[in-house]
Amino acid sequence: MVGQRQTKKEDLKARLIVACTELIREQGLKNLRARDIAERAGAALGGLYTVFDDLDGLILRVNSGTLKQLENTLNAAISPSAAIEETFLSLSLAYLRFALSERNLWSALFEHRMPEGVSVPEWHLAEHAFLIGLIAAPLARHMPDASRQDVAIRARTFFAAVHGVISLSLEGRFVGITPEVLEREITVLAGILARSRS
Amino acid sequence: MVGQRQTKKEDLKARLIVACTELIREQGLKNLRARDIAERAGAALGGLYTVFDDLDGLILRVNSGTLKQLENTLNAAISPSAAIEETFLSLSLAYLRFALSERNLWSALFEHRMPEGVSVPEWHLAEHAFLIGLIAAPLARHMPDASRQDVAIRARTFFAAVHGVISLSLEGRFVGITPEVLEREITVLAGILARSRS
DNA sequence: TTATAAAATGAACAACGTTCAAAAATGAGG
DNA sequence: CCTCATTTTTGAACGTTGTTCATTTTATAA
Repeated sequence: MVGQRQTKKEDLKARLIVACTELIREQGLKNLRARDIAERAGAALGGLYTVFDDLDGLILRVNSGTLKQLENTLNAAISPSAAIEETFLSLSLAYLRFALSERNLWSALFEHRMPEGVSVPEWHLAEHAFLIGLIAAPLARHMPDASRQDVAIRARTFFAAVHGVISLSLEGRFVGITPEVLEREITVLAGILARSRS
Repeated sequence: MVGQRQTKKEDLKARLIVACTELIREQGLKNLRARDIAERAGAALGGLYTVFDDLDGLILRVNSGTLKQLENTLNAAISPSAAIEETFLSLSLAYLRFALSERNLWSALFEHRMPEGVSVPEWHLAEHAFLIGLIAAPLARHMPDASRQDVAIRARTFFAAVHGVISLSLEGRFVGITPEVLEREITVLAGILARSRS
């Protein structure tokens, strides 16, 4: 008998992740409170700390879920045989639309900071790898003489470039631009990167 | 007689800005405490709130100073008559080096978030404009048929792209790359953007 | 059923940003 | 130079955080 103990604990964990995800989605990472999470999960405040080390641990799990969602969205947006221009464009626009439709969850991916000294755990860093992989696949055909690692680095650079444009826009720094113009700029940038030869 | 009153108040304000700047530089925005700022400025805790509405107001002033520093650095890095490739490369590398040498102050520029609802004041948004201007000047020569506004938007896109690469790297998301590789990637990206035609 | 171990609870704690009644400093009138 | 109304400075106190822990409740095995 595996027992009711573990079952309840896993259930609590799941409820906390759901509650935390919903609260971040609705109110953003900055307005997240441990007490709100516990209340929405139907648990006592202390219960959170029987399942996670601290709030950061819970947030990391929420971000894991968001990354998985993003992975599914991006995978659905491309076809493996497409030309690099089409793939970059599809990926960029799908990324933009994901960011727009899940703004707070997407923001949490990049706004969240670990406390002083402690760094993001390895298992969570690894969850970002698929982003690189999606770009590296078509890019490798464009860089036949480059090592696998160099392609990965360049893929990271291209992702970061597109991400930077979206991120700076949605953060509301500088003067804002309309979604239509943002989509146009992303389209232009994706084209420039796809056609680039260094 | 303008009085000792206003003088002391301005002095307090200046000391608070200096103290806050130093603390952010040394410990980062996340570890900033109102009590630490007041102590280092040689003031009482409450004094901070006689000069600024809240911590955010003070942080905005610190970020203003950082932006001015950045502006001076970037202006010194370029010559107005240079070709676009050279200008983009100089700007990008100067930006990278500024970010590396004043990491915490630079991070504070983009990590800082206003509280729920309130948005960054207009006067502070305007302080970012020089970044666009620096890029727009050489870019305009490359986009002779584009309107002034379209050039500004494209300049913003290019800045955001380079910023994204630097930002994602220094944040320590994904697996880290060495400063040398980062410099190489920035160089490549600056070249791609300078030679681009949409 | 009972005894032992585990888990859930929420009051309590420390640390934070912010406020405000009280104290100190300032400047004009005598 | 003294006086006292006004302004500024002060830091104790407040409300709200994340986190802990003694206590209570629950689950399991004998």
